[in-house]
Amino acid sequence: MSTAERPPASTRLAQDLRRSVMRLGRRLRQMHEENLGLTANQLSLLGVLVKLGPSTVGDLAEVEKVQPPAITRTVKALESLGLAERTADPEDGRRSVVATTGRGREIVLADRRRRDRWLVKRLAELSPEERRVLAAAAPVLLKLADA
Amino acid sequence: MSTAERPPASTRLAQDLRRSVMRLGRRLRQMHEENLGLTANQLSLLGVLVKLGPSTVGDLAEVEKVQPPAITRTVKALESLGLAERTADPEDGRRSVVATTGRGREIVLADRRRRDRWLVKRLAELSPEERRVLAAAAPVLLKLADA
DNA sequence: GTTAATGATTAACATGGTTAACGATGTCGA
DNA sequence: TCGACATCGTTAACCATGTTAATCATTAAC
Repeated sequence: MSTAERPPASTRLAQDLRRSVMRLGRRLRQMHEENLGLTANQLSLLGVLVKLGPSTVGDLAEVEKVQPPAITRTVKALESLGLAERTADPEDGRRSVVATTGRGREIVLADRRRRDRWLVKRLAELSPEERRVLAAAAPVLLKLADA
Repeated sequence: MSTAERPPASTRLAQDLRRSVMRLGRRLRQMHEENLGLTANQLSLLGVLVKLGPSTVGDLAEVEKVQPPAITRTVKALESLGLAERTADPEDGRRSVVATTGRGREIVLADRRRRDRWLVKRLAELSPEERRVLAAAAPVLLKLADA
């Protein structure tokens, strides 16, 4: 009967969910970092660029929850690899607009496909019922994340 | 009919799951990094120590998927904060055994409680059916991660 | 038109990862 | 038993990436 010894069901669910999401997330992230000549950071920023389209340094900093100098540096690296380009905003000369090149976009998509392939394989090893459970859970997880 | 335009269901599930798990995982991790005087790294290593009990540097390196010098450095930091202790292994003088102090353990538990509180609150905002879905999904996610 | 605010960059520093080299300890076969 | 080799951890040197503070260029405001 003591709440100290046996936590309430709501805490229990929270704990299980945290453990499982953190662990699978870590696994997917490792997959991410495994290859390509890029660092995780560069790949992540490139992914944001593909998703949002051309963006200012400030926008990117906000999305990546990082200070602007960190973006400046990573963009430079991407530029020197020929994966991104920087141009002055014609409407406001203070702003720098960053965009992916065609090769940058290709790399992001290839990486995503690679990770999906890994996950597809793991999913194929589950039972149909387990897959149904996951399909139902995915939107709920998104809702949680965006809450 | 074209697989290029409409991906097969298995890929679709993989994509949805990747997106949702990555996003919620990121959110939980941010929660993690938000406070306490510790860096995410230090907190993570301290967490491993609480989970595994006293461990050698090599063990920790393997668990954290990192090279030994990285562990040495973080352990030094934890030591100087009074959260971990290092002693020579009496059975093998080459090995260093690392253990948490009482305060180290307290910090890990407090951090975990904090993250659980956040998640419990978010979970309370869901419907009973959604919570059932998540409860069913948690073990499947673990299975995936450990595959 | 001068002054203030804003966006980005540069500079200087901290943290945490890597590999290479080394020192101390343990193991094993001649 | 003792010399060669293997193993564990640390140190050193380097790289990537975050931070804050200072600066430059541009825009906005009075």
